Amino acid sequence: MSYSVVVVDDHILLSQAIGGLVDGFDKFSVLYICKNGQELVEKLKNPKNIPDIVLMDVNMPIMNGIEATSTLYKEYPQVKVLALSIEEDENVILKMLRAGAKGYLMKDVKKTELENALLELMEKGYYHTNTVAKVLVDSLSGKESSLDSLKERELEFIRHACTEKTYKEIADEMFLSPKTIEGYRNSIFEKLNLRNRTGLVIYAIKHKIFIP
Amino acid sequence: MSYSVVVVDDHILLSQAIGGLVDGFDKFSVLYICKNGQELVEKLKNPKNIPDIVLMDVNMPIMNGIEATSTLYKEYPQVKVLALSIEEDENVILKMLRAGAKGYLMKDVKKTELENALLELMEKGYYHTNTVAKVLVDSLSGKESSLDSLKERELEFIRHACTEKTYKEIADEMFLSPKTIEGYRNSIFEKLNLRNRTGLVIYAIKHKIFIP
DNA sequence: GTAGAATAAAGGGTTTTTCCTATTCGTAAA
DNA sequence: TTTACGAATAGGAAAAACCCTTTATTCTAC
Repeated sequence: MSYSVVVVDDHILLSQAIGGLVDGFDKFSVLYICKNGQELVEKLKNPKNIPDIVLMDVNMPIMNGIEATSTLYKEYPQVKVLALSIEEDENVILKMLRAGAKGYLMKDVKKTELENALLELMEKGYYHTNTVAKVLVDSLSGKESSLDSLKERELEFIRHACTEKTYKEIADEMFLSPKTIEGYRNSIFEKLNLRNRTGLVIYAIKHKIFIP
Repeated sequence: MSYSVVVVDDHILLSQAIGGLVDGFDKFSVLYICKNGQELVEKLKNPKNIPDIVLMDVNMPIMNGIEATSTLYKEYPQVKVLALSIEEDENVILKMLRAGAKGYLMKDVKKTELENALLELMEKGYYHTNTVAKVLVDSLSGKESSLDSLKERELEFIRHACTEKTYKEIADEMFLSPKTIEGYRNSIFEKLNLRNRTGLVIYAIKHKIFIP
């Protein structure tokens, strides 16, 4: 008897390939493959489709890995989610773990490390690389991410700021006075320690507030 | 007897997984796997290591897919390069094809399409999806990419512009007068049809001139 | 009820960016 | 030898961005 694994990844070639790898492991076999979180949620409605492990990509269209993991964790907490991503952004890793992922692997791991991770996941209930451990320690040592301190209206402004619009134009679109927009900008600059709009754009793109 | 395939990709898990898929195909088998272009070039020095096909990732550290393909095409034109990438940027696709790639696959293809591509590659000598065909047609219909019209010094300026530096500071770092920098900026704005620096930053990131 | 956040907005000043036109200087082509 | 061109540069001016301080208003907590 082997543990069942579901692969969720929008890059079909990759998911199939990873599925192939997993099928090659002694104690694991692939139950099925999904293209996004939505598809997974649908599938799980049938009890026969509930696996031991979900290998979950983080960046997916329709329903991304974070939402999917979160849903999964609420409804089927016994299913262990192992995140698999090229994403090394601290905040993404944290969000994934908070959503209930039991482990986080970078996509550049070796085949043997994947097998090892799966084994440890079933034995200990979790698996974490050094990178992830470091992120966790950092996050515990106080400092809430400055990103989390941004409010919804501020995020909306930032997305506008990542265009060629002037602040005046942004103010019009957000139905606010240009002076209010300046206020938003100034408080964001201070919170994120930025000097000017260029810095803000780079920050927004780095932290996926705005995706070009 | 089966055709030999080399996989070049910096994401080790992916390259091993794709290798596994290829080994599963009837007429193909994996010769070896490389982490980047440099490693491939080294390997090829031994005639025993020259494969029929190279499955080449485009985004790699050290020596990327475009450089690697270009080198390969000069020294071993009989080797067929099939580019494999998540990149859908027109310019990247074009550069890869100009470098001598015989095909370009998005990483979200299905297993069967990969096999089909490999077979067609050996039979016809090339394989192109509809997406790639469209890009090719577009590129032929005149309009050289505005990106290509940017000169080296301009690109250097753009990378500086993607920071929090003022133009004055950029001028200092490039040992030019602030007025010259203004000249650069204005001609770039016109060439790329931009209104302001924010637009330039977004453009630079979209077209991989600057990677955040 | 009232102090204190949090949100929206204004006044007014400085710096940077944006835009337009024009000059110099070297190099390459006619 | 002109002519033409591109790269570097300047002056001037308007627009936008940046910065600091202050003021209503609302909502919330004590």
